[in-house]
Amino acid sequence: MGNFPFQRLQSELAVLITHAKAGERLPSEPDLAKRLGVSRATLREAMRTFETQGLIRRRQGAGTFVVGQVPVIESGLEVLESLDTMAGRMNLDISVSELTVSQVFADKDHAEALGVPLATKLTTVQRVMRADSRPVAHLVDTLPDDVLSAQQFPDVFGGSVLDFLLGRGDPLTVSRADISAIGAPADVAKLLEIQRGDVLLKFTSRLYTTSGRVVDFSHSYFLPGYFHFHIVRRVGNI
Amino acid sequence: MGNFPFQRLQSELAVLITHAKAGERLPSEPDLAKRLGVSRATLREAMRTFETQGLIRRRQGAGTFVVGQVPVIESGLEVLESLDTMAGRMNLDISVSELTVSQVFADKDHAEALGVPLATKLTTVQRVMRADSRPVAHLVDTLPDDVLSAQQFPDVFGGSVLDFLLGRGDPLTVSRADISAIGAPADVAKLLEIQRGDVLLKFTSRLYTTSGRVVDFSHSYFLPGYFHFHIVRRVGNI
DNA sequence: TATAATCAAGTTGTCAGACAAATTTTTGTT
DNA sequence: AACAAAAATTTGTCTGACAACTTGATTATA
Repeated sequence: MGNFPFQRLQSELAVLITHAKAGERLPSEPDLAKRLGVSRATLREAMRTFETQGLIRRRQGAGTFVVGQVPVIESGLEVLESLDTMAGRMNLDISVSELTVSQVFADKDHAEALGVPLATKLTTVQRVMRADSRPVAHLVDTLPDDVLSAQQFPDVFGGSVLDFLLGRGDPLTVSRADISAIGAPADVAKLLEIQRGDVLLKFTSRLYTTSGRVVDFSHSYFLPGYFHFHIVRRVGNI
Repeated sequence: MGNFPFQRLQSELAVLITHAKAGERLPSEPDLAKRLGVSRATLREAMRTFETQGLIRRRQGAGTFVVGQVPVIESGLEVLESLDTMAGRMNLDISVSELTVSQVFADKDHAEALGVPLATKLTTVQRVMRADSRPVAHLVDTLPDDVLSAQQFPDVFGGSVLDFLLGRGDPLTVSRADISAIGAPADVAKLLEIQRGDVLLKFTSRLYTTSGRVVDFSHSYFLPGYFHFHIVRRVGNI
């Protein structure tokens, strides 16, 4: 699955770049291409992806330089991954509780978000994620019934709708997340064992397929302090 | 400033992609290259940037397809821009008040964040951003004195430290922002004319130069509802 | 007729080599 | 030592080619 030369190239370059000091110059393109066994054109395409991510900077006539100290490559919000995966990297022991799968019918908000008619049959998956038995997040996913029906819900559920859809081979591409902060509503507060009005970080996300269809509309509530969400922002004019 | 053919190409492609329906196929690479007046190699480099951003998907032998409905290209957090610029796009009339520039000495947090010794001379720039005369954000930037000193502080200040540094030609590259939610501390609450403990969205950012130096460590507090921060997250395995 | 195999055209992936443009280093001259 | 010119280096772009893959039409076969 995937383009062998390009992907290998990309990870080899990633190693090279992350192991370089800030401001260090990379070998010239002809050198690198020969050393990595690809043509300069292919190398340049891979380089362009790192430039897009703001990790390197190229100057005609001078060379290619590593932009400093973005310590962990792509461990931020740029890449969509499940809390499971995230927690794994943070050495957190995470578990799922209060799992509820139910069938509902689309209200105005959900119909609009999912691009379906009002009162369309939907499936909601609610659960509380716990770290060391303390609630740290409440996740509510809503999917069209033909994407995931309450009946066909998997017997073993790791807690991640994303992982389930990916494992099934769904052609997912991107998720668009709106980031906000809110005071905990009563129901969420109860689930997270906090006071109503306590501060929560909230993501409202739409998950898209290749064809542009929204297959998952979700509200995620996070207790501040347990997760560190960060993002690398590129300065506009480079 | 920049690479003429490539940048022009990129914005022309952006128009093409954002105006295409979800799942639509783009013209073939030879066609596009001829139409846009560049070689296929250059075109492919530009395409790769959009692929990196998850906006298009390419399938060997089949074609290049637009991934659906990421309505506004790059208006999210991926690109660092000032609130001014942001507000401009949202047709918000924004103004600055309570502007305070002061000289301080680095405490432990700031020394660590900026990578300078303890008690180094620093400059802090605080201000409140208002939309329609209502406070909507409180920004606190801290910079080493040699980057920006209180003395040389510009007479006319638009409210954006970023815009100032960029206008001066500083080689900025990326900013790393940590995203969290907090209850308003007393001092921030007073400035934003809200109650202590009211919910705020907070960004803690480090702004890097080409050489990897941190030139700005900032805390930004946003009143929920006035700004819509969003981010496009790419599914990991594509 | 229905189904399977084959073929042809089109498209992306990669390559080699070349030259232009910008920068850096070296060399020559005063 | 200081400055100017030339050479070498490096990224930016172009051209043309072929390989690998997908898709749809065509042909052969049961």
